[in-house]
Amino acid sequence: MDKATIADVLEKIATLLELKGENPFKIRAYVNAARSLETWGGNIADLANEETLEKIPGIGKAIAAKIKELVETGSLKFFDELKAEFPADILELFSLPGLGAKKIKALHEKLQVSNIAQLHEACVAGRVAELPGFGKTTQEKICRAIDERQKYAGTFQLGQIAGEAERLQDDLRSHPDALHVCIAGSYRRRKEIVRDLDFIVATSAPAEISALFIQHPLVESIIAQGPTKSSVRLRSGIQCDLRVVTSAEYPFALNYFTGSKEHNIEVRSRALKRGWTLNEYRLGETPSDPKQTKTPKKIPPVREEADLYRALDLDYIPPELRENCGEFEAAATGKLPRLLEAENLRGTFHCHTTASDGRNSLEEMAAAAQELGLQYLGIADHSRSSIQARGLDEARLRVQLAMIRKLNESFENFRLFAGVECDILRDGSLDFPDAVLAELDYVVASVHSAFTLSEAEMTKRVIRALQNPHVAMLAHPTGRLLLKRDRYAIDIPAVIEAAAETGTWIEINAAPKRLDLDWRWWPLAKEKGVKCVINPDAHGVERLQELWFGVGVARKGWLTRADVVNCLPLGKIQDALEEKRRANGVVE
DNA sequence: GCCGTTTTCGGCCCGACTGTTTTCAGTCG
Repeated sequence: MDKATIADVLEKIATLLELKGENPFKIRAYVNAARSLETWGGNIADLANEETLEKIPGIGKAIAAKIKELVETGSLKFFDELKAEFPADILELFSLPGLGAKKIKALHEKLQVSNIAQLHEACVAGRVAELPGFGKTTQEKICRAIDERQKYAGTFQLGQIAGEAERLQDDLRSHPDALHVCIAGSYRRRKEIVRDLDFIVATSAPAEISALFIQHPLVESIIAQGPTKSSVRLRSGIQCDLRVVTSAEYPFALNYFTGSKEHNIEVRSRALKRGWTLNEYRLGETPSDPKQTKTPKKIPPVREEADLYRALDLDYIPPELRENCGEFEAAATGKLPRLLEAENLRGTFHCHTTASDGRNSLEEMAAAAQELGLQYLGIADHSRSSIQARGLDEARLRVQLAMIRKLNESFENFRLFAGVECDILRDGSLDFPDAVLAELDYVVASVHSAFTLSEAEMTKRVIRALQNPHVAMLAHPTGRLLLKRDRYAIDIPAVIEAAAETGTWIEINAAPKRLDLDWRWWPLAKEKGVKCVINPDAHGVERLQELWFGVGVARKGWLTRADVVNCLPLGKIQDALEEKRRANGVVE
């Protein structure tokens, strides 16, 4: 039983208690406990220890006992009894926008609706509109939501919507009345999955900005429209909200809507401790409380976000770190890292060409990398076992190697490195013999087959590959495809440990569908001394730009320039590439 | 149900929009 499963049970308990009409603060306690558990970095084995559990913020005696029961017995009596009070699939109704616990309760009690199919029937028959508190409009809205549910699954990879987001932002910025424009929310925090986009605009002409927004050519439909807030759906299907504020309100709105929710709660609570109240518009004095003995601190002027953090005795916290995963402690003690910037990258290593399944030639990839300002580019086409990707055999690999050596003679201040993305076979051996790997500048190892091994087998398989002195880096360590395919079972802390011991780099695969290794693991990897390499896994020249998404992941993982090897300049990267082989005595 | 540099009791973030009513409840972020 893992953290995510337990957190999911706690969430479901909260939802079911809501349906029962329980005390809202009790409900929130379960939600908070679930959130807290998700971000907690401790040992899974400790989940059966009540004392350790109670040290996790938001988890007290009652919930700790429930988690313990769940871990030890695999089930929870309280949860089972609660579930038995409602139809099995009632929770799916919560996925429809506009429906919350109160409405679902009414639908269930008055119309015996207990799933989406029955709700659809009731709407078509016109019975929903007759309920008190409901009406024709609500009924139509529910019908529409059910229809759109298939089309808009509701979640998007960051890379799927970045183009639309940036275009809309550019167009808002070019309006003469827009003083400041920013996309806040999970987009600004560079979460790998986003549900919506939140635009914040400072302006003295709110009506003009709102009009530009809802009439924008990217807008497919208008969801809501008011003087300060509008919501639309863009062509991609993503919901997009606009908030218009004054210049004075802007830093507060930007901060509030950037989140995360957990981060905001802590920001607000720090304001409260200083006798202030913080909302999305201003920092103000708490209305005088007769019991209040101390006079609150004077409120300093806040003109930008950094001023707000300074007022709360914190260093400026970059948006990517705002997940309430330790950023407050670090910001209060001057220990926030100076995060990696996109401009720090000097090259990258995992790219494909037409030799395997890429769409551009060696020359074209090299030219595109130089245009991006990179000093070097590593070519790593697939190895022979990746039949589906036209993987290279030894002969074709040697032809490519010769071409790269020749091309390098034509470059000034730029270099191609000759590598291979070598399959890690089922037993952990590599797809080429060491003698072949030794001819290359470097080797990227990755899993492309037998995804269904047990966690123990998969972990052993990958660790064996890391122990090969020619393997410089491990690519996409979990094999996940976001919103499409789950990661395979693998013990990531064990892999990190092995990477540290063998001096193997771990990749952040920057392709938006992967973003693997996930940002949540990087603080651990960094602590163990594992170096990161950010690779686009580009199968075409335009995909080199996706390095930008990888930088976002690295920043979310608290990584600095020193943690990411491809920040090294051309003069130093070759040494770094050879280090592992040297340490193992396979090169001079 | 959780929590405490005011507190072991009495708080718990709070504002905008929609739809249904006629002053507000429900939902959302």
